[in-house]
Amino acid sequence: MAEPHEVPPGRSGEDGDWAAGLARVVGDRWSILAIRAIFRGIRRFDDLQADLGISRGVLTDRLRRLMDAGVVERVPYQENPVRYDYRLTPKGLELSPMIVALLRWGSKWVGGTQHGPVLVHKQCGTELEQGFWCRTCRTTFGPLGVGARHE
Amino acid sequence: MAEPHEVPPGRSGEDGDWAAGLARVVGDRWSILAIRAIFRGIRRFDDLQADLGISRGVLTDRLRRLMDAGVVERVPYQENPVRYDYRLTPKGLELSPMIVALLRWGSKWVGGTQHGPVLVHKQCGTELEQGFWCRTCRTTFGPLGVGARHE
DNA sequence: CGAGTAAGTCTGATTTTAGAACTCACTCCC
DNA sequence: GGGAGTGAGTTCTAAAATCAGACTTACTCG
Repeated sequence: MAEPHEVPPGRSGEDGDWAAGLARVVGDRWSILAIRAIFRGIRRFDDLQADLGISRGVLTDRLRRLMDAGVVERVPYQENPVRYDYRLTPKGLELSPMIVALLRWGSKWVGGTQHGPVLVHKQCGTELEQGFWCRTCRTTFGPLGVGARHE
Repeated sequence: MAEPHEVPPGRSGEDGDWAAGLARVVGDRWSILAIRAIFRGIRRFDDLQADLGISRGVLTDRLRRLMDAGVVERVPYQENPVRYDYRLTPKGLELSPMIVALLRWGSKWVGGTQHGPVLVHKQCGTELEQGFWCRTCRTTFGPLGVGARHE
């Protein structure tokens, strides 16, 4: 196994706030799972609770945090009493590469041979590939081609 | 904001083990951060501890879990007393699309204007793009082009 | 010998989490 | 109009995870 890219030391310094921000979103067992569920089209509190098998209190808290983080939003679909749909904001939707990467990794490495939905290109049904792309070289490449630069 | 793809209901069913497997890796505040640190080339216990600002006990535990999960491995770099380097296994290295996605998302949405290392194509230094690729259509596409199929 | 280094372990105090039951504000059906 | 049902929470207690920091072990170096 080759070296991953060497990032010039780049002390994590005031990386703390960044990490804290991310922690809101990926820092616990449920948040990503919740995002994934919403991403899959599950939109209501009770459905989320049932699908995830999470306790109601924790779900309430997680959704609130995700809303605070601007990743999820809640839109009323009826008044009297008010009932909500949870959806991803643009910011949340942009997490999809991460979720997709996770899903693909999970289906490759976790949980036996058979598994889960295969992600495909909607237009043609071909299983999608995910990779890095360089617009200068007009080429795709894998993890080992990744480097870093400080700005 | 458009609908994300609708995955045919696809009950999460015995999704539990899958989730449990993933939870080992992304299910807490520290694991991804630790993987990212190792990915960046930080290899030793004390360095990881200092870089992450994590308590030693938790780091011990997280590294052990990641090793159990087969994502990280420990290779002695000296005997007497034995001292270790932590590294990503192939399985761990394949998490990089996920980490990269997260990093990119983080630098776009979290923590102000200025931020962090920019990820680039090592060969030419161009900032990389990450996307989905369809080998049939020979085209790249974004989150909204993603669908799902059950096998 | 004394100081330093690396990789942990141990400890008690704090913080989170989980789970189940309960509340509130309605609607639907006979 | 009374009972059952639904959706979205809140409240409670117990159990688990986290923290910072001191301590341990096994060396090496000057």
